[in-house]
Amino acid sequence: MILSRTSQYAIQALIHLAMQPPGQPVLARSVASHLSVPPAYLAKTLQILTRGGLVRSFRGRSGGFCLKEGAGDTTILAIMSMIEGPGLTESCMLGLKACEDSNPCPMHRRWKPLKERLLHLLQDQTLDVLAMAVRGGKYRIVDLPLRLLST
Amino acid sequence: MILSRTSQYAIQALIHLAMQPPGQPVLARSVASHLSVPPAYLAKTLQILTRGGLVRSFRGRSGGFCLKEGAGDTTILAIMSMIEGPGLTESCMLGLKACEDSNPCPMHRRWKPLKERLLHLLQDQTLDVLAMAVRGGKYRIVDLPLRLLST
DNA sequence: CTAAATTAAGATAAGTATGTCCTGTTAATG
DNA sequence: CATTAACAGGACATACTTATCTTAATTTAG
Repeated sequence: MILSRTSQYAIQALIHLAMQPPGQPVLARSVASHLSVPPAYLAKTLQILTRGGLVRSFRGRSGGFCLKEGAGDTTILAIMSMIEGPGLTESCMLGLKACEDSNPCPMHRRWKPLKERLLHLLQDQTLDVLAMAVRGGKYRIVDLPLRLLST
Repeated sequence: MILSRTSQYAIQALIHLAMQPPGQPVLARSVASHLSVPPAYLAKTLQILTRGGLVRSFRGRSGGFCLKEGAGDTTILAIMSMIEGPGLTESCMLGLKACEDSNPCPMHRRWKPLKERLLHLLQDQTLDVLAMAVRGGKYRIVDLPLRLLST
């Protein structure tokens, strides 16, 4: 609901890449099977992330994808914007274009602070932070425990 | 983003109906023009609300739509569920089906309390509350001030 | 150099949300 | 009773998201 499915795939894939030892490209197909998402579609999504500069791709035999150097700082919000475009920051719950403090919809006063918290959260969580959490073993980016997944 | 466009239309229409003097059915066409939304599409949405029991429809000449008696208690969350189905209550930000306290995704701990606040907000705001706010004149359900709209 | 493996990119398909149109049914009015 | 005006419902159209497939370009390995 907050994030489109494509954004969710993208974030999961990026966290997965962020968890890999550097210099070891991972196949699109391999990422997809770890995450249990459609391989061909994930490949497209990885292309977007590559064009967006978050990922480096290597073509040809023994190719694959790596998180780009320095991309660990990327926030969830930035990824969302790359996939879905901006717009979250200026969203009225009732869909009014002109909803603002001086011309509010009836949900504005209650929604605004919550929206700001949400934005802070999305700007707070970076790939490094999330990858670290998953590395720690207490959090997952797949529904099943990793040990049950086929390589 | 949180609400689908259809849900937004529905809520705007319901607030509009809640602001009307009782016993005076309003034409679908009239609601649509007040809200500046597609008339034929809004008519469909009003049908859903009628089947869902939030609205009473009157057919034939001098027909139209009224908010059903007692429907002023309806929450935004209930309207959302009627239009989009449930699902918000069980949403993982990364899209994991099995994300829960004992099997969390790396955003779970930060997202959960925010999601609960959001749910409370959506359960807090009823049609009566919102209609009252708009009646007061400080809040709007349309982008432009009402006096600039054609009847 | 050739073959194999991989990403890039475009075309296409399927599904869902949004939007329009037409016909049937219902009710008020003269 | 006939006409008119409105909702109900289904069919259809459009746009966007999600997903798949095929071909070209690229790189490695032999």
